[in-house]
Amino acid sequence: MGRPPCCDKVGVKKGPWTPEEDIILVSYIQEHGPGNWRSVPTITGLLRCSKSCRLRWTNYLRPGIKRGNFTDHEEKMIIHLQALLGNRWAAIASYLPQRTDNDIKNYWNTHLKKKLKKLQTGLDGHSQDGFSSANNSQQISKGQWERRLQTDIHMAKQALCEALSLDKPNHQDDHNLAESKPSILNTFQTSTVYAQHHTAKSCETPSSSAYASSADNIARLLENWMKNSPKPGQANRANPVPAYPGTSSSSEGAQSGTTTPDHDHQAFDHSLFSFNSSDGSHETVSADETTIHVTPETASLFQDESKPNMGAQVQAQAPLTLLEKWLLDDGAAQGHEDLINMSLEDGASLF
DNA sequence: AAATGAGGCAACCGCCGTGTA
DNA sequence: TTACACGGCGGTTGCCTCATT
Repeated sequence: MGRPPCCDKVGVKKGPWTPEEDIILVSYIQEHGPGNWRSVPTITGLLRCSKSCRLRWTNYLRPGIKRGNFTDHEEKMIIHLQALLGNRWAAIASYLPQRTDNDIKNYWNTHLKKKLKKLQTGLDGHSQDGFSSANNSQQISKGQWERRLQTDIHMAKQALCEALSLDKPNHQDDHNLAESKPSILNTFQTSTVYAQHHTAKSCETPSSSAYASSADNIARLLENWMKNSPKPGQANRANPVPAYPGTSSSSEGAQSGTTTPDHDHQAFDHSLFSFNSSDGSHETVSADETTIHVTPETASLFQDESKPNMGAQVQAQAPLTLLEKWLLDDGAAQGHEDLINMSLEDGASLF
């Protein structure tokens, strides 16, 4: 019964990845595409758990990943989304396709938490980091918080009504949602240049840990790889990932290898926050100077909410359109800066 | 220059939902 | 139907680097 184990727990290597291991993993993915992770250690001979391979790929080796240097706008988006979604890093990351959930989580824990705490305690009274002054936002936040509370109640009611009268079939939506997960995965063209470059790079590197912590290494490494890759869509067509047996088709499983090539390409080509749903329709929410195209997939994040104790649990169960409305209303009523300021206040209130 | 502490980040752990035999 | 493995996700840990003393 059941499946065979993904990998033998005995003899599994842990700790930082070496350049050699990265080469092996990337080479495998170039050839086979991501997915079917349980077979990766077996086929490649890597002494790593399949899970570890997947993590290494999705969090580090995957092309298109932007590392470090969070822009002011990204920062604000994270704060805003965290206030809306709680610690749902994967959901937040779906709005920042160049960032991994792990990266966002780390950035939140190491930078933003402190920043917000500072702002909350009023130690950081002036906008030295791009945020408005705490005093100012406190004044604004009073009314905004009240307004948001009302919105929350309204949304909770609405969500409850919808939940109790679930006549509308959601299955189709769910199916679409699974396919519309934004992804930055785009290319798996074999590139021996990459391997050569990577090997050369690894020779310069004093230690594996230094290698692993060097974003620059990976950036250069992947830059070369990307340079030698064809159009992402083409590459993926050559490696139809969903064809792999055992590839998850769950609604959350489309992060790297289970999206369609076309969609991947679109997602990658679009600037931040611009995603198309599988049926081509999308809704647009203006936030700050950027436009967000909200997909139904995001809605599922709310509708499928089951975990308790989330910061925005009430919101999480509300239909996305309400959230969009809220965002729009706020943006229109207070201006974009205020919207961000409110998020800051909201976020700070969580601590 | 050496010791110590703090911060940052990659990777691991464990839980959960889903798929498979 | 059931048991079990996979994949995804969030929380946490531990190592490395940098700043301070």
